[in-house]
Amino acid sequence: MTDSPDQAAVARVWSGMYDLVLRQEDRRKEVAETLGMSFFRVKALRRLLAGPMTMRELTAELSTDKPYTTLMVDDLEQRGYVTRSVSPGDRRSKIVALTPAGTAVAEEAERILARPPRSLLALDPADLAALDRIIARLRTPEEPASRS
Amino acid sequence: MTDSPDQAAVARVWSGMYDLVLRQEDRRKEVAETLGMSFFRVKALRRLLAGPMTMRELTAELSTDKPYTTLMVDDLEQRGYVTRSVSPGDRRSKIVALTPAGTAVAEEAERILARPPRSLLALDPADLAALDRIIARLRTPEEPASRS
DNA sequence: AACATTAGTTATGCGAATATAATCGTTATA
DNA sequence: TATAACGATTATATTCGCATAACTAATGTT
Repeated sequence: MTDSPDQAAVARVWSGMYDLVLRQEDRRKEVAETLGMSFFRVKALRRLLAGPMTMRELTAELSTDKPYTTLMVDDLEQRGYVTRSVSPGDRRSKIVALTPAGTAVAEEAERILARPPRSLLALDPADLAALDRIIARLRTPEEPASRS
Repeated sequence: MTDSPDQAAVARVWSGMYDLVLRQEDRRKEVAETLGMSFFRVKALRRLLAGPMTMRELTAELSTDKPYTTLMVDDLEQRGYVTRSVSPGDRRSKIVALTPAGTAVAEEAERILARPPRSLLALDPADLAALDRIIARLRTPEEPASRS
């Protein structure tokens, strides 16, 4: 039936991680409520932390559509969190950038979202180190694991 | 104050887990698209897998409001995924239950959501065992464990 | 019996997010 | 130069989730 005896362990681990992270879904609400805007807008601000980008790029980052990006940036601009300026290189493009206020809000969001659950803080050092190593491994693109 | 363990490691681990699970946010979309309904409705069906419940209970499970539960159950009923029946004990209450079709859909959703990322499947047995143990530990309710 | 409470429904409206088509100005190309 | 392509905006519509108030039917309480 099962090709691998570890199947059950994999399922346990996965649902466990899923559960841990999504119990943190409340964090999203906390972020949205604390900052007084939808989580999606917060996401836009967070993406802009990496640096200014055009409307087009922002649209791609958020996997939404251009018209909605326009509306959202209108709103964020009105709140004083971003500015729109014409791109010097291509006057069709507009560059969206965080204002200091916008940066502060985005960083506040990062801070809230980065707050780990207590159980993780209480983990003993050896387990933490092991977890750190394993998670890092899970995130690195799979090496083919060729041995010969 | 807690003498912080490896704060950096904690942050790394947490953001790593967050990322792993939420790169799986596509799974939610996959579920919604595959099943042709919003993820929220799927969530309702999944909760009903545990057994029939009243509208009230379902409302609480989904932390939404009664009117919306009515609308959603209307929709799910129309799709043939749930039935509504008057509670024998209290004729005010209505009991929502999955139909066979609804059960099938809910189980399909579970199957998709439970599908772990490839990297997890490729993890070597020792790491998997360690991860299994640690995750289990993270999920057990904190032991009082006097903290200085 | 009179009254309050509870479960669910109906009605209405709002904001968020998505989608499509049309438009305007700019840039690139045949 | 004429035209096609592109970036952004405007306008319009729909779905989803949330919120509130009003209503009904049934149950509980006094």
